[in-house]
Amino acid sequence: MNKYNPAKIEPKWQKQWAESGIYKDYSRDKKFYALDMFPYPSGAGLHVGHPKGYIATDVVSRFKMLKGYSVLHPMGWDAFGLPAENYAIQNKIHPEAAVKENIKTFKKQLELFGLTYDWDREINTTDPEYYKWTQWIFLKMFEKGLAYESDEPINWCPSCKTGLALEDLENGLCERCGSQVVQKKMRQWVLKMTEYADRLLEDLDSEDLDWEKSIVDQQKNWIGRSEGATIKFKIGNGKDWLEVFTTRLDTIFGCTYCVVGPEHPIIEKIKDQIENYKEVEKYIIQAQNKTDLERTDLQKDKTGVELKGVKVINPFNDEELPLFIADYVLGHYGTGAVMAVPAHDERDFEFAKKYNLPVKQVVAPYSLDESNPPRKGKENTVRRVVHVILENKKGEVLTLNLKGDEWGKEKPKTFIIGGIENEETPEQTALREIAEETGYTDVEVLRIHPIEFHAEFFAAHKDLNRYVKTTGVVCKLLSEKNEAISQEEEKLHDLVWVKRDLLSSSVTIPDDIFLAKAYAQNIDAYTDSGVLINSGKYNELTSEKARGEMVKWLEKERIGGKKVNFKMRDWVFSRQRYWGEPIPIIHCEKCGTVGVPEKDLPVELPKVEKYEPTGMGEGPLAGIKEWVNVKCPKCHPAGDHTKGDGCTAKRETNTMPQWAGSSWYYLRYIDPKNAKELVGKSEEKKWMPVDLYVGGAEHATRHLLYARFWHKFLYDIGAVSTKEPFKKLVHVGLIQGEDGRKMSKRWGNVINPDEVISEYGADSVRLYEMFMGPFTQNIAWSTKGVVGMRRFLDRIFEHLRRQEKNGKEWFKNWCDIEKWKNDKSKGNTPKNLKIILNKTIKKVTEDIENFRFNTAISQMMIFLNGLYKTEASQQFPDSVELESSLSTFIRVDDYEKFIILLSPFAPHFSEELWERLGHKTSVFLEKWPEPEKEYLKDEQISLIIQINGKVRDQIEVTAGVKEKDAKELALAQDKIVKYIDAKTIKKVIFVPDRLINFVV
RNA sequence: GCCCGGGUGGUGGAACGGUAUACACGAGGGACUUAAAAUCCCUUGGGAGCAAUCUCUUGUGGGUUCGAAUCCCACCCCGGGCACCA
Repeated sequence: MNKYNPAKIEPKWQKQWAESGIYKDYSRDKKFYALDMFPYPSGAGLHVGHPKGYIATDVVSRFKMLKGYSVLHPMGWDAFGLPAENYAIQNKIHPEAAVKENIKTFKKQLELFGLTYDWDREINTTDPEYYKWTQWIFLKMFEKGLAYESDEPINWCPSCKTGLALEDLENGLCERCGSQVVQKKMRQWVLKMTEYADRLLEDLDSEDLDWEKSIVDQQKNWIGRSEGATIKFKIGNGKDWLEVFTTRLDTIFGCTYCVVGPEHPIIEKIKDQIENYKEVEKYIIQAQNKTDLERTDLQKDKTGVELKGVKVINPFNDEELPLFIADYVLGHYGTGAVMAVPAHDERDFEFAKKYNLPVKQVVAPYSLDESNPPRKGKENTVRRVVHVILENKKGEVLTLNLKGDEWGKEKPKTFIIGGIENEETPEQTALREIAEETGYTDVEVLRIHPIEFHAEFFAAHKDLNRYVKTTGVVCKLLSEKNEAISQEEEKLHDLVWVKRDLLSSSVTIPDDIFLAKAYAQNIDAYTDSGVLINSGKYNELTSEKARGEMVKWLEKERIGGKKVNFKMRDWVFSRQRYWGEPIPIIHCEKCGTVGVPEKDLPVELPKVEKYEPTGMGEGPLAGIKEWVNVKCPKCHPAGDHTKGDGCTAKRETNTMPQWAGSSWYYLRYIDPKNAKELVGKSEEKKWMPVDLYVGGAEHATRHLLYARFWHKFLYDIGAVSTKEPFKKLVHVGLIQGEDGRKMSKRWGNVINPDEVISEYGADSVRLYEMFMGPFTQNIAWSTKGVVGMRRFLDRIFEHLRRQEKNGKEWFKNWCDIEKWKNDKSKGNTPKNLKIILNKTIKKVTEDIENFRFNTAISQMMIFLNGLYKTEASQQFPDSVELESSLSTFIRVDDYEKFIILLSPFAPHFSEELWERLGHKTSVFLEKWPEPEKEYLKDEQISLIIQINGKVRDQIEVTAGVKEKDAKELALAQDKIVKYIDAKTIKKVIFVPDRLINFVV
């Protein structure tokens, strides 16, 4: 009965907080909007991982309240979408009923944690009063031309029987059910997200955003902006042009062929000129039948067919080039056609190798940066060592084939030399001679451009201190003059490749090697920038400069120009399913596509018996005749367009995707009951932007992109006042099962929060989830860890209880805050404790602000340990002898500061202690303590004494000790005397209050 | 392949370029107890030594520095994202 009993304490405070509405003081000057990604109320309920983010925002919310902010901390439900519907179908209940049921469970579970949610602002995306505004936003987009119908092929999930957005795929599979997605042509609603691509990208770097780098990078990557140019190639002598997109205009002189994707319209256009049209047609059909996965499988060889009889002309040098059709070129990106430069593009290189097409190098590498001049006469760089030939002093030869990491006593027979010219070049001749000289019987010349080069280096013994430890011998690189080369020179030298390749090989080089020769082959395309060669008048320009000049020329000739492309695509916005917001559109025979008038919103989702997907292009809603058939609002502008005679019109039967409702929900919390506007102007101004947003990283390229897109649109139409919705974004690290796997029913490793809470209390769980490690990191759950947190709380409780029990009368005096306040000179918290306390205040404050909850908690533990240690030295007095005995005990107002520090993490517990300390009001109405500067520094510090940077001793000195005194003290230490001995001190480094280092 | 993170005791993890291993878990020993649980105290990176003490240690190899887990270069491994985006 003397123990801390959370089961008794926690529900009591939860009830009290709910009734008093203590979190809902929205009248303070400073505001803080803390937002959690609202959950999808699934049937499985919560596991202990879900609330981690909620606890963090709750800690910050309570902290901000104590700091004097009005805090908006709402919660709601994202309940539309496939999982809810699939769950409903599986369990044979209506989605609406299922959602209702699940929300109840979720809410009950969440309430156990004692979170500061204002449930008066609870929202639910499936509530018609909510989705009225989702539909309203869609209508506005429709009005502005941002929502349009399209017949482009889209990703179709045959199992979920619906179209999907690019963002809904995982490795080409349906993100929900894992089915293979197929391309299907069908009518779809699409949102023109690409129109916002530039702004979505730019604002990621704006000051309105304080996001984690990883999420920003992911989004940038997804948006995928690339700057390049379009070039028009003339097709044969005809009138047709082929337009290609490239980011590497500087490599245009290396273009040896062009490729179009199988979908490209040009094929139909120049059909007559294609001599092997049948073959081409066959290839197109084959490509269409491939799934996306097959097509993008990189392991697979590239395939393609040459369009015989068709040539395209490179406008820069008037070369006639062959044209191919190949499915490694994507129809939807750029212009759906590319200029192929095998020497400088890996894909083109691979294709060229397969079809034996010429490879022409036009960019020579320069080292590292532009300030290094290109190396004259060395256009063809060494890239990878293929063979190494080693000789020892006895003239014995070892050969090493680095491709296979094998040693042989004999020289390899074949040596490959590449080149595209028909005649052997002088370089190749030289190389051939070297190869033959070293014993190759078969020297093969391939029509692959990259050329081997030879490099020599001496291998010496272990006294030479650089390189190749892994291979068991120490080699030193020498220049042509047999002088050791510096690291800087080495960077300019081909040998750097030799060295690296040798280092990364796993073979052991014998010790007695005297001479080594390495033969390297450039086996890849060179894809970096460099200096132009073989490029006519553009020779010797850097890639960057050449691109500029070339674009200018293209523009002048009117055959191309600058072009920016994005990987991101428009948002496929319709789903052929039941459980989603109806798209508020009416198709009229006469007027075409008409938006539902605002006054008729919401278009309610009709209640139906059958909501299974049909698998056809229409949603299940199409089957509900009385809902689908309406009057056109344009033909019947005056009255109720759902009644009366006139033209025939039908409602749109597709619904919105699950991401629709979550794209703006944070705005509705601000003004949840507003029937006139999506959010009231003044309320919006008061609360936006969201100051802190916490949620899973899996939303980086979906929800967070969609929400930013919608927000920018709302900004453009004047509905919101900020450009960005979320100021600070932190992603929450997963809590894995105790086995280290993802928590899931499948693995049977799910930990239910209800059970853990009933065993150890909500505060223990809160503390543990914040303590387990860095917030953003994935960490496995350990119930043992919760036990540790409970012990921490128990110890605090025990400390107070012991004093209540033992102290009796004098404790009451001691607890009399007024008394101590009136007589400050009686302050008696021992100084060492005072210092720990103030350090703790400082650290906890900073750590909460920086999401370092784990170290905040460990600091509080350090404080508690200090408290125990200090007080343990003093027995509780039997008689009332305050003056002497109190000197080792903490003063109440100091102790209370600690309770306030603890309160955001363990609110129920702290509130209980607060009451026991005699307070009648909540701890959350207190002020967050400020550290007292004079107690932030230790009086005595231990000064580290180092000799040559190694710790040799430490001495206790008073803080702020001068260098001169420290030096004298240090040199007086026996150990130091011993170490320094007869040596002379060359230098002394003194870091105040930390260390003194003697260099001898 | 490309882009982000990471790699520190038996475990989760601490450490403005300045005592590596804070805090917690686990383990071992002790106290209390008839006993167990709970609680409290002590020990706990490796190696050597009776000991004082010495010595090694932050994925690997180099470098910069009086001094590196931390900064630079190269490599290896793990996690996440993207993936034929020209």
